[in-house]
Amino acid sequence: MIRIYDTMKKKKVDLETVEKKKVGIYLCGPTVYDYGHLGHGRSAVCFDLLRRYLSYRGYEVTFVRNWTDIDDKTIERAKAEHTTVQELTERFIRIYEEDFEKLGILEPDEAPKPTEHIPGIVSFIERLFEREHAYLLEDGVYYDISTFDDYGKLSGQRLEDLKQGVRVDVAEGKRNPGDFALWKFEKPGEPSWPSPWGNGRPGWHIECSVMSGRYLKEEFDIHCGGQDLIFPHHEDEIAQSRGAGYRFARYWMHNGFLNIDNEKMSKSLGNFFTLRQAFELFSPKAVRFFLISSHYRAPLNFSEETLRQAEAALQRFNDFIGRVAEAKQGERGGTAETIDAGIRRAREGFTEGLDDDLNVSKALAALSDFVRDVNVLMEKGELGSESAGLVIEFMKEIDKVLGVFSFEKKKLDGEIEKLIEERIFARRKKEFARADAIRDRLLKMGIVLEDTKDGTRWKRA
RNA sequence: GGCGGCAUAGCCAAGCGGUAAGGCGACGGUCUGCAAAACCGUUAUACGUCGGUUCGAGUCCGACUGCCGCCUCCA
Repeated sequence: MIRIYDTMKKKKVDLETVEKKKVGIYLCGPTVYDYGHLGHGRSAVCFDLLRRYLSYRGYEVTFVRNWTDIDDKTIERAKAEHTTVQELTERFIRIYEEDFEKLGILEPDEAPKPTEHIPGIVSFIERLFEREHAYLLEDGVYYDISTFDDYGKLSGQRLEDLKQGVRVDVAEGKRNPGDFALWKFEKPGEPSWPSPWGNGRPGWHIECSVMSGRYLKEEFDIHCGGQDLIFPHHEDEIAQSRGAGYRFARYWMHNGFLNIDNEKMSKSLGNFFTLRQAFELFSPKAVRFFLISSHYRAPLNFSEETLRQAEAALQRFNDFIGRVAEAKQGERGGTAETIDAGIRRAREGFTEGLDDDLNVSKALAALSDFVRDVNVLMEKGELGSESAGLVIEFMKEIDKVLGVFSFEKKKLDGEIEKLIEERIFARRKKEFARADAIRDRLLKMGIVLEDTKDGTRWKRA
């Protein structure tokens, strides 16, 4: 049984999907007006892990992640850059897609944008009018949160408390300070679409209610996003969708923040590292491993040190895979039975960990034990090629979920190959000074050599 | 002010009432021409502090302290 932490219930619950062995997931994606930073990467990676894991466990997954392409930010930025909102958002969507691909994030089944769902948004608001949740003001259409009994349930906010917390100027005539815009009337120079109430654009929250309903079922399984979206965004989505008479999401999952110096990484604090900056310092797979290797709900502190640790830990797995791959090529016999039990145990530990609300630490501990055991076998020369093949298959199986390992070794270019051979020759003649010089030279070229009893092995630094 | 989260070794981190997983780093060892990798060993009488419950508590309860987040756009 897979257990997940449900923000609504504030505890771990058994995952019971609407339809057996099928799961519909909606993830609130980024607003596309600027480069994505590691925090966006974390959210995307966390729920990519969820999606991959559920699919590994036999679920047929429908995964929807939106791009928010119309809001104050995109409008402002487009203005500042003297371009259109559409040009700007399309440009950044492409950038996000590239970055996400590097992070090993699988493409969503649907990646909807609110600007392409205006008719659906308009009819959704009409429905809210019919059900007397919406009202009209001078600058837009608003949702009356006092008409929805469960308002505040997700975030644990009470209506009365919210009144005190209000720090923004509220529009004239709002019935409750927490009422939010469903539709904002046109301002000069801003993109707008027609509606029964006047030209304008959708409010922020409405897009997710509409698009999740469009691409998933009326009641779907898991709604995900960053913790900062719990209030007001997700609270408001619930109010809209339930208000409109839909059952909406069964479970709510939220990822913790990526911190830098123990503070939330965010655009407004200006303390962010873009994904691209991170990729200049570390390989995308190392970044993914870093983002994955700590529990998704816990805060994760970014620093060069923590990234380096992740890189080293990943290196150990990749070195392992490289060595096993060589053993697979070898002639060594032996039965595969010996390794079967180990693989089974590792798989059990791995799934037991991830079943428990994606406890990656537990899963990786099982994998670490497995790696050590197989290393011991190899050390003793007891890993047959058939067994090695099974180990590789198992690591590939695991990697369908983790998406971090490297199985392909890129070919060496001729010059490097020649240097390696030259060094082997020098070592045979016991010309160690020359051999060491060549090794240093190769190291500077990014090639690390390891002399083993079976010969010299190379890998990339 | 309201709501919520977190505090475990040098660092990251699991643990969910039965006597401290795993990883990174460091040190010692085996192996090696030397390294590297791998393996073995060492690295928390102790889980923010103080009380309480219990035969027994990082693990439950209370108080306190310190961090962080949400309450406003935000993954």
